[in-house]
Amino acid sequence: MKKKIYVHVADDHKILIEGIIAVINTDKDIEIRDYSLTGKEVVDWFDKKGNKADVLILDITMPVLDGFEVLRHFNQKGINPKVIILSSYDDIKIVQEMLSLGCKGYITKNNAGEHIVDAIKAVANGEQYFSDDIQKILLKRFSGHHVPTGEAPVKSIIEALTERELDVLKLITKQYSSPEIADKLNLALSTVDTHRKNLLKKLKVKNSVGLAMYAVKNKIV
Amino acid sequence: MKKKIYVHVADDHKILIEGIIAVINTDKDIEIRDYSLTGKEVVDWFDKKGNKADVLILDITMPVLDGFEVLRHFNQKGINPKVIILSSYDDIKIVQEMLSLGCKGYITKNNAGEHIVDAIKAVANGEQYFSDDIQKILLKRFSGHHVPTGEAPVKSIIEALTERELDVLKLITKQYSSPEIADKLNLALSTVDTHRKNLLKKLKVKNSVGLAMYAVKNKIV
DNA sequence: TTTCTTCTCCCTGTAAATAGGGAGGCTTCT
DNA sequence: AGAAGCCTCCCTATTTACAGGGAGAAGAAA
Repeated sequence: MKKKIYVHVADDHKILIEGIIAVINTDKDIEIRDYSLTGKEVVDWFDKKGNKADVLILDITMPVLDGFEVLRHFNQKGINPKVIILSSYDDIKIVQEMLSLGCKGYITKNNAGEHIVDAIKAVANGEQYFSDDIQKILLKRFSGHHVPTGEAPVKSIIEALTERELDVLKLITKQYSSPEIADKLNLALSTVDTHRKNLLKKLKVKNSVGLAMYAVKNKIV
Repeated sequence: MKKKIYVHVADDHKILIEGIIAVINTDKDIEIRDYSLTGKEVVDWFDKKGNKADVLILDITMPVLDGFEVLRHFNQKGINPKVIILSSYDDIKIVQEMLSLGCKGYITKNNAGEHIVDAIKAVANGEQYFSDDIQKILLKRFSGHHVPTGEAPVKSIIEALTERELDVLKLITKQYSSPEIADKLNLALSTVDTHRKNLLKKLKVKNSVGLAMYAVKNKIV
């Protein structure tokens, strides 16, 4: 007799959680242990003694703490449930960032119903799991390589933004001009301009609008 | 004996639809007739002879046609199911736009589970229905007024964007500069500048970044 | 120690965006 | 016949943004 797989679900839309539970409950090998509506609830739940789950279904967009921050917290604390990201985003950068943070699976909400049970069983078994569309965009980048099924960590390709660049980017999305940003951060205008230039280069966008769109899509704001 | 309320659900995330069905099926007076995954499916379904629903649960973000366009289509064709918007967005402008397009209810995904059955019954009964958070932001604008329960249409406060302004806005979000936009639309640069000025004024934003953020938040792009 | 990254600031330009104004032609509604 | 809204284009002017380059200081890593 197989041991049950215990699952924790985190998403800020309760109705989506209800849907997931409805789907998962059709399988006898899997049991929902509990759910969280914010990132903070997730980390609190796992911090609490006695609370354990084999697999964590994790949304990215959540109040208080988002999915990224939840994983960073786990990495710091040495907690490592097998995490499956369940997100609307199919941006390659987000996927890679999540992989580098240690997630074991990534499925999009578009076809979650078909994949979620398989995904849970796969990652519970030590494998990785990606939904079709995610596999596609991953293969586009790593053409020639195959998706590792073991513990081989996929290294992030994107150049991470520095703290200062993030500071500037956030203020740009708040519609501040460079002189205003310089003022707010106590920097010379030339410094802000430098950060702007580096942001444009790193994110491969044409102008401030591109920066703003990137920030929105990647939930930096 | 009461007549059953027939409901059609439209959302691009199937798992969310499954959740809604699970919740609604707890109520004996309501029956899900069918569901759609895109805006086009919705209008096709209602166009098909014999297909009728009393209430339509409608998401805003959907491929092919979004929620706005679905309602515009209904208005043109003279089809008028009672529409409840189910969305993540609690932007006052979106709510007002939807109201001016004739929707009868608006609930956010955050607390859909608690509200959706009540909402369906209310609008099926000819009333309007808004979830708590939506009521709050509506009252902020219409302080002193009460939410009408009859057929009194709430007039949109926002100045709607014109077709041309939308054209320009969309190209701005694609990171085109004004000269490039002028070229693409076969306009003089001065004309594009005029549209830009009017956009900034209408949307009350400071710069192009503000325009882009508005477009993203309001799902114009 | 050397190397690398980050952060800081500077220079010289050109291109673009913003702010204010006006104005003529066009439809649509009253 | 007005009035109103939209689309188009023009003027002047200032402020920002973008592009390319260099460079010094501090800290971390190899």
